[in-house]
Amino acid sequence: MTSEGSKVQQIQYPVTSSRRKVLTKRGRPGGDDSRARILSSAGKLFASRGYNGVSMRELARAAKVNLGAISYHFGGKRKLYHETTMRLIKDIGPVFGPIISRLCDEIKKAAGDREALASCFEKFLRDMLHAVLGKRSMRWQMAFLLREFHQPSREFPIILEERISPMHDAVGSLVAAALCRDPDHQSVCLVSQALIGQVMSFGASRTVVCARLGWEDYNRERIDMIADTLIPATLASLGLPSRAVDVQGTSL
Amino acid sequence: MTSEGSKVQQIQYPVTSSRRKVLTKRGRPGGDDSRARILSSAGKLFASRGYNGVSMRELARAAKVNLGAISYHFGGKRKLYHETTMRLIKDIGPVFGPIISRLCDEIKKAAGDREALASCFEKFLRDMLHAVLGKRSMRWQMAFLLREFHQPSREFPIILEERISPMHDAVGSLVAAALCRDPDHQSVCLVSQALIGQVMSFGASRTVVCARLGWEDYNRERIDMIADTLIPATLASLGLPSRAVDVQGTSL
DNA sequence: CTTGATTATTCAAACGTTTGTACAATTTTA
DNA sequence: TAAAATTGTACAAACGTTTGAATAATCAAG
Repeated sequence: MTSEGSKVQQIQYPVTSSRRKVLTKRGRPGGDDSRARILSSAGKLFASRGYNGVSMRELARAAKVNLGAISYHFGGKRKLYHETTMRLIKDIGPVFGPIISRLCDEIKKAAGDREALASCFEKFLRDMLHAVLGKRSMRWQMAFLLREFHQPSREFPIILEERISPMHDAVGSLVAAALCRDPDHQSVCLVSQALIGQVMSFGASRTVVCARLGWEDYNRERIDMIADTLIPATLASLGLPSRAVDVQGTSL
Repeated sequence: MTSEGSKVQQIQYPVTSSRRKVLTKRGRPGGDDSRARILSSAGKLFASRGYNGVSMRELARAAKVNLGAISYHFGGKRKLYHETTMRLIKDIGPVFGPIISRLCDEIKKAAGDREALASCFEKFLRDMLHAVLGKRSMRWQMAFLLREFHQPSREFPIILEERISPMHDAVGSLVAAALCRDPDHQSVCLVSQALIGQVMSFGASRTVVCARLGWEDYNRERIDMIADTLIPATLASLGLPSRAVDVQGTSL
């Protein structure tokens, strides 16, 4: 209730979005370290249990900081969530960025050559699967993303614009090239969604997939197995030529 | 606790799982009606905001019952969630059941005829898309399912066994027939997951898809459009013959 | 057809706990 | 000493749950 009691003194919380002056390093140890620990714990906890499923005390315990430290560094739970989202966007940039730009580059170079198109799509799909399913550091990020997909918060539009749309656009231009259609055509958008959704679904349904295959979790070989299964299928669905993969004969 | 004070009188809460005697209708107005209203509101609210995101007061307000009535009828929030899950399983049975059994029937009848196989898969996929994306009555059920996928609760195993596995098995037998492989082969399971994931992803990413296509929401024609786009692609990915169907639907 | 006891349901008011936030006091470093 | 960071405590609000009284439908007895 804004608490304007007798005491006029007002604690000035650091503006969360402003970059702190890195030159002056004073105060108790921890400092940026505490801040980073909080951010890291918040990511994992929010990802796995959602905003309402995590309390600040739990958060403080996980990050091994005092309860008050969270509000000190971030200005409240909601703002911590915002900062977590921002860090997520920064974190997945270096992962998705190169994959996307390589895809775009190779599409240009392919210039209609369907063999080349198939080859660059194959690389793209395999990279994506490893990035989304494999990297342990990406584990909570993917869970966070999936949660935002299905229950968009205030910061969803930012994620959409910064990370989802570029991915969709890149896949869209590939699909358009493969199907020889206008990139803005609805069917191109729908097929792109289907392709991306396929990959994401292996992340979202990790529990189900592992349960049905008797796996404990994904690992490098298993993700390659998923890729080897998915690549011929998706190439066929785009009408692109499929190199005979040694695992199984493709269709027929 | 357990409150055995001076008063011996003990309120006998109805055992939630026991079927109530429908013949006797006693008490103040409401009765079964209140119970149903609570269950219905709980489904929608839990689906959209999750267990922790919904308070009992909010639930009571939505269902237009007194706060205490929820604990009276269900014995607590957690048990209400359990009952909601059970109702969900009952509710989606009549939707998925026929689709699954028709698919299994037609696979048997097809007996290796790839044209017939393609035809029954086409029907299956279109039915699924309409069921998952279209039916307004299924809206919260799908959201609930997706949430359980991505953040499994105590009742997830029940959902898995009762509703997910049968669906996977059915799709698996179709994929096995299309690819001429053993139904238990890993690749069959993976392709099945990809197919189901594709459909589910259009539910999970409803926000994204609609945002990118400028749609307000899905409707009958748009779902048919999705089906018309997905069917040729997935038929090709399974190596099944695709009747040349451009934009025109195959709706009867 | 009236009774009076019985039962099922509703309701308002608490219960004790946990929540997010606020803040003064304290400790640490420049 | 001054700034930065940490700590412990306090608090109002909201949480899930419990309770006892009030109410309405039902049934057995007269």
